[in-house]
Amino acid sequence: MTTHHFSTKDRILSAAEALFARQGFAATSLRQVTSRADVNIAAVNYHFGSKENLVNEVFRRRMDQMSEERLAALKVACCERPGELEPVLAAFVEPALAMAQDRHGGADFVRVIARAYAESNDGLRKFLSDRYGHVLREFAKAITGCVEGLGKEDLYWRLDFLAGALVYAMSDFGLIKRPSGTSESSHRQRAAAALIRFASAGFKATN
Amino acid sequence: MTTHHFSTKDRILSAAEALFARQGFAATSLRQVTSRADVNIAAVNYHFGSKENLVNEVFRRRMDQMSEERLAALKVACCERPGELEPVLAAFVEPALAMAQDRHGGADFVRVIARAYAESNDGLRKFLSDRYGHVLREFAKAITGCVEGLGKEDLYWRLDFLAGALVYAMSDFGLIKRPSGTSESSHRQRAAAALIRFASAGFKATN
DNA sequence: GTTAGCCTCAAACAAGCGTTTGATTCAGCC
DNA sequence: GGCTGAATCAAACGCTTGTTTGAGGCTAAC
Repeated sequence: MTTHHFSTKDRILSAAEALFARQGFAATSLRQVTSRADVNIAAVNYHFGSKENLVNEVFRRRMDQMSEERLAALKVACCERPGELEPVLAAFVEPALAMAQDRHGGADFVRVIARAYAESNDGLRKFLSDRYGHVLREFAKAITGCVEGLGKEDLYWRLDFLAGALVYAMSDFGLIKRPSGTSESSHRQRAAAALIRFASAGFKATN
Repeated sequence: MTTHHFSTKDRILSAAEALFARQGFAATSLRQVTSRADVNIAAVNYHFGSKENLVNEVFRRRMDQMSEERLAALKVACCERPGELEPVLAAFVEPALAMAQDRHGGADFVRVIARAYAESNDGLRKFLSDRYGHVLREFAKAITGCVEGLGKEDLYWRLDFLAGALVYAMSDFGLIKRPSGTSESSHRQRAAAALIRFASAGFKATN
């Protein structure tokens, strides 16, 4: 008889996600993970084979869903408000926001994404680019349709700026400290709105 | 008789910088550092006291200079073209660009900065905030003077966006791959110009 | 009741970690 | 020459790391 609601695998994934978010991959030991998950140390290698594979599974569990949400939101934006830039940017930013507000560890996952970019975990970056690159290409196409005279090189630079700003803002890596009065949810809501305004103006800047 | 041109301390710092840039702090062992620096393992604790202190010193060696350059450039910008935003942003962005182009490991250091954001070592963040927070405060003041009606909260959000985008772009973390035809120097030059335009428009966006 | 297969467990493994030790080298100074 | 203090060294310290082992519990099928 166990009092846990989730399977051993899921508890390991969630514990790993939270610790990776807080400390990074290399700095997080499997013993920390299994202790937090209330699971025997050997369970990780039994269920996932290795630590590296655990890292990959932590990604798969959420990233597929977020990419689908982004593409779906993009489709809606293009249909309902064609030619407008802000809905497109919102389609990119808001699924990350929604994930960050998910009560089941989504906030941690957003930070894990930031770490994945920062750690050139060689295989991991290639994995992300291979598996989710097409999403960015879709958004690039949509943005091109919203901004007249935006060259390809500027477009890609600005997408990089957007991605960088999004990752750092959503991860609380920057200067901004959430005031103790406001909830984490509305804090992120504001960040997303501010970023969409900021990036929208940025994408429309002329050269 | 030694064939080295630099002191033990400097060789340790440079080796650590390169390895931290490539692998992150936690994933880099002191044995890797001392092996690359061609130095005995005990030298790190002799000269720096601990690994954590070595990390701090890697920062101090370059960050002091970059901060001074930023403040000097800001002063010039405010004197020569008062009220204009782009020179202020250039004063923030271009010293980072110059550092990234420095031939003696500056490019590595820019990536180390990105890792410092990502790994979020608490001791390191406090060190950075204590030592270099006043620089950001100076820029915040200058930007406020250039953009009418920009509230404090939006100002700080946008500074975060700028910092995130800068770090991201300078570290080659994003989509943009340098075309084989162009030099790394002119590649970064373009990134800086594009970022200044992007951020300038973003800071001026109304709410 | 027995068997089979999945799962969990305490314990141990070799390897690597950051740090410390004590001896040794070497330059500069009285 | 003798002394001093900084710098370097090989070796070892105690500890944590990811991973493996083999015994045993449990459920379900026969």
